[in-house]
Amino acid sequence: MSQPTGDLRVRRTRKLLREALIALIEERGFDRVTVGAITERAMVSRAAFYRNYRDKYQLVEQIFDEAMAEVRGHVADGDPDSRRARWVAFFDHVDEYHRLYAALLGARGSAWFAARMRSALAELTAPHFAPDAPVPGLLPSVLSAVFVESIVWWLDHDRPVPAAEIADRSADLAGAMITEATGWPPRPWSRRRPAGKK
Amino acid sequence: MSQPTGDLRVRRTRKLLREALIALIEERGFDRVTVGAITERAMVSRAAFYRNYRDKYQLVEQIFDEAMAEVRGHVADGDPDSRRARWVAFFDHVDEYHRLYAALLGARGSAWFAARMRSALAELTAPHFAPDAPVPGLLPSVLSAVFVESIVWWLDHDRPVPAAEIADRSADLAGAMITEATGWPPRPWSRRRPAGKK
DNA sequence: CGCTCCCTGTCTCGACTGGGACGGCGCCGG
DNA sequence: CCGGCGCCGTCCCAGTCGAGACAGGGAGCG
Repeated sequence: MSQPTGDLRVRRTRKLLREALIALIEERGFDRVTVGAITERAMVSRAAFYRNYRDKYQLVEQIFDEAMAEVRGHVADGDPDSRRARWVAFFDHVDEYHRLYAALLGARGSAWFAARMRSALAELTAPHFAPDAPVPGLLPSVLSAVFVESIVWWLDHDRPVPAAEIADRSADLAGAMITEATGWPPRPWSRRRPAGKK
Repeated sequence: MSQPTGDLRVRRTRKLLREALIALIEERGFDRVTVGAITERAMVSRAAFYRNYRDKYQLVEQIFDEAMAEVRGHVADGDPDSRRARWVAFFDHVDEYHRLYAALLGARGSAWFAARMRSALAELTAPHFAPDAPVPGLLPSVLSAVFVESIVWWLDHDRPVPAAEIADRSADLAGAMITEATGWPPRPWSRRRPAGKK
C-alpha cells in the first residue's frame, strides 16, 4: 500500500487527501478528524482513501516521513556546517507547518505522534554515534526527546524566536549532552556563536 | 456539455480546472495559457478537459457565468436598496478575484472577455427597462459599458477606493443616464448620499 | 438492558479518467 | 518551398474512482 505510482489519479488523490488532512487537523485537532471529513474536504471517496491508506494515522505518518526525507536530503553531509544546516532546515520545516505540528504535538495533540517524531529523530541521529557506548541507544533517544520538547515549547509559546535560533539553542543543549557522553568537542557553531545574545 | 452533474469526479475535475486556470491567468495572462498547462497544473488529463469544456474560452465563460449567477442570487429584488446591494455584491466579487479580472480586462487581457462581460451586464439590466424606448436596447448596452469601464479603471489603478464606493459612484453615473433616458427619479441611495465626500 | 447514532473498514459495479496515439493547424527558420 | 515544433481536438482501452451497501464497534441515553 502507498507504493510510488505513476498514475496521475493516484498522485492527485493522495495530494488532495494530504492537504485536506492538514487543513482539518489545524481546524479541529487530529483526534476530531474523521476519515469521512477528510474525504469530503478532499472531494475524494472514502473507498479511495482506504485504497491508498490503512487509516488516518498512516496518512499523517506518510506526510511526516516525506517531510523528514525532504529535510534529510536538503543538506549534504560533507561541509562543517552541515549538521547545523540540517537542524535549521528541520526547524524551518516545522515553522512552515507550525499550525499542523502545534495541533499534532500540543495540548490537543496525540501522544503517538510525539513518540513517532522522537523515533524518527532518534533514527536520524543514531548513525552518528558509536554503538559501543555504555548503554547503547540511550543517547539518540534522549537527544530526540530534547529536540521534540524544544519544538513543543517553541510551538506552545507561539514561536517567540526565529527557527534558526531555536535550532541553534536546541543543538547547543544537545551538544552538551553529546560532549558529556562521548567526550567529543563542542559543535563548531557553538564556538563561533557563544552563549550570549546574538 | 457542462451540464450539472452529480458525480463527484466531474465536480472535482471542473473545480481543479477552474482553480488552475485562474492561477495561470494571473501568472501569465490569458492568451499565454494553454490547455496543456491548465491540465498539468490541475493534475487532470487533457482528455478530461475536453470532456468537460470545448476550449479554454468556455471555461472562463463558465467561471464568469457562475460568479454572475451567484451575485445575481445574492440579493432579492424586493427591498429599496436591492439594486445598490446588487452592485456592491458585484464589485465585491470583482474585488475578490481582482487579479483574475485585471488579467482578463487589463492591458494583457482579451477583448472578447470585456465584450462578454458587457453582454452579461446588459442582459442583467435589460429587463428593468421598457422595450418602448426610442432606440430599444441602447440603454442597457451603454450602461454595461459604463460599469465595465469603471471596473477597468478601478483595476488599472490598483483599486484606490473600496468596492462599495466604486460601486456607488458607477451606479450614480449610470443613474444619471437612466434619468436622462427614462425620466425616472434618481436612485434612492443617491438622494441619501449626495455627491460630496462620504 | 436496548436503542440510536456515528464512524470504521471492506466490497461490488458502473462511471469517469489517464496514458498515449492520431491527424490537423499555425508558426518559424532555413 | 520544406521541415520541425508546439499546441489543438479526438479517440480507445486499461485502470482508478464514486456510490452505495454491509457488518462491526463504540459512545451516549433512557
